[in-house]
Amino acid sequence: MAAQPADSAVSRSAVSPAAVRDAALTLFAVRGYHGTALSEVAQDLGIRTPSLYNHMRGKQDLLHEIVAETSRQVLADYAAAVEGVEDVTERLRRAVETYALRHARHRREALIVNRDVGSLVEPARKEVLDMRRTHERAIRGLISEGVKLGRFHVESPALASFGILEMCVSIARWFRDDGPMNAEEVARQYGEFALRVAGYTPEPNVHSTH
Amino acid sequence: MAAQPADSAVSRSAVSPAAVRDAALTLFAVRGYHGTALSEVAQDLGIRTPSLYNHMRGKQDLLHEIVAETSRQVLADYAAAVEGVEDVTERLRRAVETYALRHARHRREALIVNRDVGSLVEPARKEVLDMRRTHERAIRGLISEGVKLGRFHVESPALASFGILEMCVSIARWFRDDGPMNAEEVARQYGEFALRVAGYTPEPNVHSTH
DNA sequence: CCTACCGATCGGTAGG
DNA sequence: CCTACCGATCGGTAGG
Repeated sequence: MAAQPADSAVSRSAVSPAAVRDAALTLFAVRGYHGTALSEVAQDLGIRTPSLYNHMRGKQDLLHEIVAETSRQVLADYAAAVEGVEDVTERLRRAVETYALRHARHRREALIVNRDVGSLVEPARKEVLDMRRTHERAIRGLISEGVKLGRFHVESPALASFGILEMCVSIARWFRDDGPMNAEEVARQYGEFALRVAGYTPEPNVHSTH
Repeated sequence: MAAQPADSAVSRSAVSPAAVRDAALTLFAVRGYHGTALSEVAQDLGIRTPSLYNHMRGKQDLLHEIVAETSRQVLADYAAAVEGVEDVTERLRRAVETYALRHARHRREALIVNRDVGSLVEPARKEVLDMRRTHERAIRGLISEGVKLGRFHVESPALASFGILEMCVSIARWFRDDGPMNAEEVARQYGEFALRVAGYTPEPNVHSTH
């Protein structure tokens, strides 16, 4: 008789802001922001649409939180990756590895950021694009620095940084946790790809390797 | 007095199926398929929404035409690019150059294919994904062949082909016709990036270059 | 090419 | 957490 959640999609009714965000994350990643109805988010949580508003401010706000938080983390990842590392080659390698790793570990967020950032209303859109631009310029700066030092060889550091970053983004499109390669291994190889694109050539063999 | 088009968005009322597709192309590329209303397409053409149906079968069909036609052209481009070319390095370079070139010259189509292919209903979706998979496997095959011949050096041809192709796709995100680099120049450099990712090492210098 | 109109669904609010 | 309900808008059709 009691109107309990019965046999809902999530079974237990411990709906929280985090649970709403997680359900939205999955649906936005698959169908896109405009392709997802809040009624679908509610259904996945086993509640009615209006009840969502106890846990969020609105659909747009949900997107904003996902995209802004992810973008902040990308910048934090970068800072942590290059901190205390002097060599420009290693700085680039680590920066790319951490970026690649994030796209394997947080696929849904990555897909949403790249697909739906344009659906954010101002000023949120501009804020996020600024963070992304800051990150791209950091990578580009590493490449430029390496070129000046004679460690890298590219005609256009901008072209190389665009290419490297988008290569990493694509990981979110195909990576599977149960696939043949784990996230760390993928990240390592993409770090290597980045050095190749940057035209890294190992130092001439002054001391033979064996 | 006559109810002529007046001062509509396109001025002249020569609306045709191609004009509708072109207007949709622009809007889908900017706002996404689900983010675009047919009323916006009509407005850009200076007509009312129902009049669109004289030139198209429906919104979904519009997306299908755009995505399927583009995917067919990608395969045709590839075939033409490698035809008659024997050397595997040159085959990869040309295949990537033509793919990159398409993403600079047909930015709207590329953005829509990559963002909205998931919004196609079956069986259209599967057909398009099959074409894309065929293309990816062709690129992967070139890399594998080069590895066998000792011309390329990668741990995973699949990882390399994913990275190379997505790098090219990203061109559609930033390329501008009035930018500092023209499409051919961008394509040439991405062709070079592809060889680098594939671990291409030029033949040892048997005949010195000068 | 239009006006008039359809049922469906959208995000969101009122008020418990 | 719910039911009841809102105005707006969606893609699409009827019938000129």
